[in-house]
Amino acid sequence: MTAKDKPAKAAPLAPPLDQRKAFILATVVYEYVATAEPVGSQTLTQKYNLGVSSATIRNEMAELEAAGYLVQPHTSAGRIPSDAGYRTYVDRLMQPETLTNEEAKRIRDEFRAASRELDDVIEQTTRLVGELSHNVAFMIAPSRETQTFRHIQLIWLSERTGLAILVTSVGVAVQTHFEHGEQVTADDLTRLSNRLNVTFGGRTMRELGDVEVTAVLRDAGFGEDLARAVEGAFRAAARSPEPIVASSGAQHLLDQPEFQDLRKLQSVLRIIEEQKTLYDLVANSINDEGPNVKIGRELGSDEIMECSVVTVPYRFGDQTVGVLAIMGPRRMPYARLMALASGTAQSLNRHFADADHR
Amino acid sequence: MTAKDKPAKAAPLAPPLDQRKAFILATVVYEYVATAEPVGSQTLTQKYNLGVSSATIRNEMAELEAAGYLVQPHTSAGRIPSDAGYRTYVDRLMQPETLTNEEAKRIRDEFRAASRELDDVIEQTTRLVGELSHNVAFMIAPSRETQTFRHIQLIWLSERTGLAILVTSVGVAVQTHFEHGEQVTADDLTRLSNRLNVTFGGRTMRELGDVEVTAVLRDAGFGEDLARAVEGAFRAAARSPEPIVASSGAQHLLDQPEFQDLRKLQSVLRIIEEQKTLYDLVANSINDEGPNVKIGRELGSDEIMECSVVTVPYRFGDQTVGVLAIMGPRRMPYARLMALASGTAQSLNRHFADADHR
DNA sequence: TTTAGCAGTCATAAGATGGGAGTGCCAGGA
DNA sequence: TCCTGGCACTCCCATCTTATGACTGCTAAA
Repeated sequence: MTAKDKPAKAAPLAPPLDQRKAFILATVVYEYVATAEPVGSQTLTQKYNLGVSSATIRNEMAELEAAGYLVQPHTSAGRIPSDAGYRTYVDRLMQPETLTNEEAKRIRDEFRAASRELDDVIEQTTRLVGELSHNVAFMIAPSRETQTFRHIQLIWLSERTGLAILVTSVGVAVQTHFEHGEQVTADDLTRLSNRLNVTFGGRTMRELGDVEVTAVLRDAGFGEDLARAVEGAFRAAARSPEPIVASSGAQHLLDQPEFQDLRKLQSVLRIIEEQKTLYDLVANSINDEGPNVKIGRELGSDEIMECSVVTVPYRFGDQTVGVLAIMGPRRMPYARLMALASGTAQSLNRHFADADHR
Repeated sequence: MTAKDKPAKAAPLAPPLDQRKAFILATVVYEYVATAEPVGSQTLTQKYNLGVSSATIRNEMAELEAAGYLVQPHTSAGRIPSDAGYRTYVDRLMQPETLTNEEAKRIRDEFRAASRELDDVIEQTTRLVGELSHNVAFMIAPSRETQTFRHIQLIWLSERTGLAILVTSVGVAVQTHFEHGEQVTADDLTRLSNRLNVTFGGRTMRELGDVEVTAVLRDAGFGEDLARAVEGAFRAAARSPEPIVASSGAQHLLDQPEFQDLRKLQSVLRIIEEQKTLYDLVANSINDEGPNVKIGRELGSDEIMECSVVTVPYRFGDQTVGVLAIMGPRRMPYARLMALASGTAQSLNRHFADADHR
């Protein structure tokens, strides 16, 4: 039918959107995000000033559907945006938003009172964003592999054991217990620490995972046992077990009509708890310049194709080290969440920059 | 409330339970836990060998209801256990269970491969128990206040800043960044560390939060600035922000019929994310000898009166330091979960005992 | 004390019905 | 060529009704 009308144009999924179509698409997204109800032609003419009749809107909407921007849940329902519809909206149609003064103040206050320790900051930021966004917030913490080695301190704890504290470029201390020979003294450990600091300072943790620490130390006159223990400590510290991800706000999902279906809810909850999938989802975003959005199937996982994710990288000093993300239903207020993510990330960057005079 | 456990029994709700009534109550609990359906008199006579007719069971059940052990969701439904019914079942009627060989092996293997660092172990244990129990597992980590001070190491990081690493009796390292005066050298910090170790070794962290470190250090000839910074570090380390609680397995709640109601589910999810309530719930259990159960309203919170919690304390060395807990619907397999909690706690104790030759 | 039988209760599931929101299409008008 | 009013049609959804069946408590007899 209408399919025959347009086939040539409709094929590549990016037919030109004249101004009226663009406005209609944007309005449908806006209205659907606000109400969670499929949007009909009459609703549009009544609530928005379009200057044409509902019949005209119907025709336009039919074309927008044929072009892949809208879909109809069932024959006699209104339209809802498709992934492509949201995508076009986000990339080209929506009005960027900025944080309200209130929100900006809240974020500022929160960071002013925040701890200086990385783990705490991540935990707290996640909580803050979960709360403000009313969606699920999560963060990828700096991966150890990309950090550089800054300092190691071997601490004598008892006659048999010691603790290695390794400080990286982002100020994180990784602790590893180790055993040493019985004749080792606290002084030995201090000398050894100094030696290690001189030799390896500035290297990336990735390199240190492979380095032959044992040989180096043996040459410097330290016992074989101790050297091997220290090498173990290095290895353990370098190999980040998995990038830490905190998350907060899962409860908000229940407020969304799209998750009244318990199966959908459960698959999303599982993904959140697993963490690994979350990580894969947004790991790439660390290379982005600013905020980014992934919509529905773009996430590449059937289990969360009902969701969208807003990501924004954050920095420590001048190195980008992690990602802040907000996940929610596809029907999310993109402009607002992008503003929130960006704003928070900026505060976070500043917070870490302040800390970076370390 | 029932905090004192036993008086509730003595009061109005404890008519003598003859053997047959006891058996019926136990069977109702067993059947209801298995099927999630109210249990009727006919079901009982058909599936269990009671030797009497359903009419007799009906009479008995009516009396059990009058005595407060059973309740009827509505007139023409079967019976389900009340809090008191579950309580009696757990205290006096149920058959204790032991772990299956398979489960025991799984737990053993998991701990064999486990890290030696406290945080990791807690995370991993929570995950394991959440998975095996098909319920929500969570843990209270050792509170810093009760730990004793073991070692502090001040590390020189840059001309203005240093890192204080404080090791406690349970082997946890707390890190705090601090600023020091410009003329301070790494050697100064080492000397200062030694001084602090000698002076404060063995004290509890609680004491250290109040101790006048500044004065002590000034007397020993260290600069005012540095002394104050170190005092700040001490304070920060002593004041545990809140006892860490990891949790895992929230997704399993969705499988339970009692949480099909989204409001109930949401209040439980919120409690889990808040953590504070969870903490209050089980903090007392740290003084228990073995596994313990809190049922429904005994938890003291309306929001989770649909839930029960199994708790068991765990040790580090010879000190009890935390609690492992499993939360689920009141209709939970108590004997199994108690076995699982106990078994895991034992493995955990052993794991930490091994580590305690530190 | 137990049991069979019976009348009564009530949640639940399964049709039946009507309303309403929304569509596509067409023919006439600018 | 584009827009619009009108109309027939589709189909979801809320509401109501009805039937079913799993229970119960009670009574009277064994």
